[in-house]
Amino acid sequence: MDETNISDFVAKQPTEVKIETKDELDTFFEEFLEKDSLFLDKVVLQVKYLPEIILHRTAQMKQLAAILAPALKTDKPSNLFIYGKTGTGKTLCMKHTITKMNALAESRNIPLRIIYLNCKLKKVADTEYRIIAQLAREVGEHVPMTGLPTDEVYNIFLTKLDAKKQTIIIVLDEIDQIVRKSGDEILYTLTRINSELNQAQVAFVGISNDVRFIEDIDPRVRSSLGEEEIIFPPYNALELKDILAKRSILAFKGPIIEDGVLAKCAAYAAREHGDARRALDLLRVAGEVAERTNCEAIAAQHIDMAEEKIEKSRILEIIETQPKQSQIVMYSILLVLAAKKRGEIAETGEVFEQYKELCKQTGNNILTQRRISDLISELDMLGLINARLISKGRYGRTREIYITIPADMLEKINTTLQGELF
DNA sequence: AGGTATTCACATGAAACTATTCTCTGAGTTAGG
DNA sequence: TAACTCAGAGAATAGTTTCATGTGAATACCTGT
Repeated sequence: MDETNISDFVAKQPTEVKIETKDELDTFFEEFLEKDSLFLDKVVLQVKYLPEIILHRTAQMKQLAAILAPALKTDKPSNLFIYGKTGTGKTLCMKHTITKMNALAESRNIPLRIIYLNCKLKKVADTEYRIIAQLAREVGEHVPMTGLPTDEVYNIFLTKLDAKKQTIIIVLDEIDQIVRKSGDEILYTLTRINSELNQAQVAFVGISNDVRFIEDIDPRVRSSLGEEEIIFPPYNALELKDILAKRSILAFKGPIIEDGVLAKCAAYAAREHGDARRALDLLRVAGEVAERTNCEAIAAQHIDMAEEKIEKSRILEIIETQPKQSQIVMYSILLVLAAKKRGEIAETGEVFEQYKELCKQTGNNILTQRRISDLISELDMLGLINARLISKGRYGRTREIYITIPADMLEKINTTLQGELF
């Protein structure tokens, strides 16, 4: 759905080549070696690639630089909040700025550190403790992953920070994730950090996908954290096309992209809130598909195929990585729906009954309906199912559950789940 | 007919509990001097 | 005596359970006409 790296997953998929005999295998490899790759440098199309020039984000870059620049003169810059949907270049611009500023600080010997933390990273920075621990590690203190009280780690961090006169900018990417998970206490703790420091000073940059996020945090935090804000609007189709064009020059060997392909790719991605990452993924997978089918150029049809492929592997990957209980619930939903006619929906109660049955069969323990309710909403969030809350008046309230996964895909999901469960 | 009250089948929230993972500590044990 | 082992104790976290409360609208039940 969001940051899970679909790109890598798609790349790992085996090639769809049927190999019957050893001779064919030999020739296949030989042909493979002889065949020229369409790609010059695939990395350019991946998320982690940091381009030298960031297109269509000049205004934001200027703002960002203007706000953070005082740090270079050892003043405390304003705290900053950055909003924007996924794939609008927030992280990219931020990282770019960080690299530049850190380099400058190093060469001029300015006591400035910028620490970047992605709060979404599991096991690294997704709870209050982990964030503070990670910060402490960034400034060079060893702290255990667990075993210490949170405020002790906080004190360790604080002492180390204050040891010398310096400016620290802490960038918290996807800050809305922790707040949703463990409340806004961390933010409060962090914002009052300055009042406990004598020598050092700290500024914060929060990056969030969710614009409404700021509305439901503690007002005290809101005012101190949101001194400045920058908004990253989605790219429109034209801008996306520019970006794709620029990167495809570096990524592919020669002009192998047919007319209109980039436009189509951009249009697809623009349709989904202008996500540049998606556009790049699409182009890369399209390239892979074209290569695999021995095409010399990337045509519009490859984009369609790429989209389908990305979607398929995304769904399968999500399902495979779900915890067991979640898988059981998913399978129950599929079973309930399979027992019905097309177009009909399942309800929470039915799914729960089926779920209990399934647990007995597979020897798993049965969770409460309360929990199943949550699991169902989680599956909904993941986009595996659609669940709509409806009231049937006298006959209660429930979730209408249905799926939008195409039928040919369903087959595969079923077997996957069966394999996982039995 | 129009208005109010019920009622169903869950949803949603908060708090408490459980199992697991990890560290640190200090008692007891061991091996070498 | 120093080094080592190993069982607590304390802490964080994910995943659940328990208990309590909320909810939207189709029906049932009134009410006065």
